[in-house]
Amino acid sequence: MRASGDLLYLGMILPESFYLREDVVRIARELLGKVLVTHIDGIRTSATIVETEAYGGITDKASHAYGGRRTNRTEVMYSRGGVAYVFLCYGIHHLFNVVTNAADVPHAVLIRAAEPAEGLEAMLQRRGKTTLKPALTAGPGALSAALGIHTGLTGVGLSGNGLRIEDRGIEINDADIIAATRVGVAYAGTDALLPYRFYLKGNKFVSKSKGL
DNA sequence: CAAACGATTTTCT
DNA sequence: GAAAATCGTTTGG
Repeated sequence: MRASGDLLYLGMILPESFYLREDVVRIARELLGKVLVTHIDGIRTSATIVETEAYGGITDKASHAYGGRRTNRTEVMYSRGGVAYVFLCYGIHHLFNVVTNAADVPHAVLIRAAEPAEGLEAMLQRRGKTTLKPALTAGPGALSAALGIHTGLTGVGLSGNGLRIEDRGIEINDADIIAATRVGVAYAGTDALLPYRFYLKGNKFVSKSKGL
């Protein structure tokens, strides 16, 4: 790799073209094995993505942008792909999404779980834990808390110093990818049945959900 | 302006 | 297994 200024890149930052593609389901699947890196409060933490969910915009009843809904909260989903959409759920949890596709197409991928890579100490501290267990980053709320992600990062680009997603050459075999239904979207009717959730088979950091 | 409700996690029984 | 925690967003009056 190479050093640029004082910043050492351990992996290639995903190019904007990765996010601008039309197939949000494919993007969700391809985000498995990529590394989410944050640099917050001077602390660098990172984790390898092991579970994602695709949200198909205006035609997807499970999406916040279903029917073309445009509100203050969902506005960022209409941005050009490659930025973060972080929203507060149940008043407690910050859920991190990747906005994809061209401007005005509100596609997004929810990052549901990841395996800790760097900055384990900081992640444990942020989560009030002392030992590394899957619960540290298994689940969208837990993952965000561990990496220091919060709603203030909404709209922030995914190729910057503070927040980015890297490709570190981790290869994922199709045979190791499980497709399933999304979690917590029963209200979406038939759209809740779509196989829009992807996770790595046998990985201990995949969230333990009832959905499947 | 009031009220209901989550793309969840943790804790208690 | 059930229920609480907790608050911004959205919707209805």
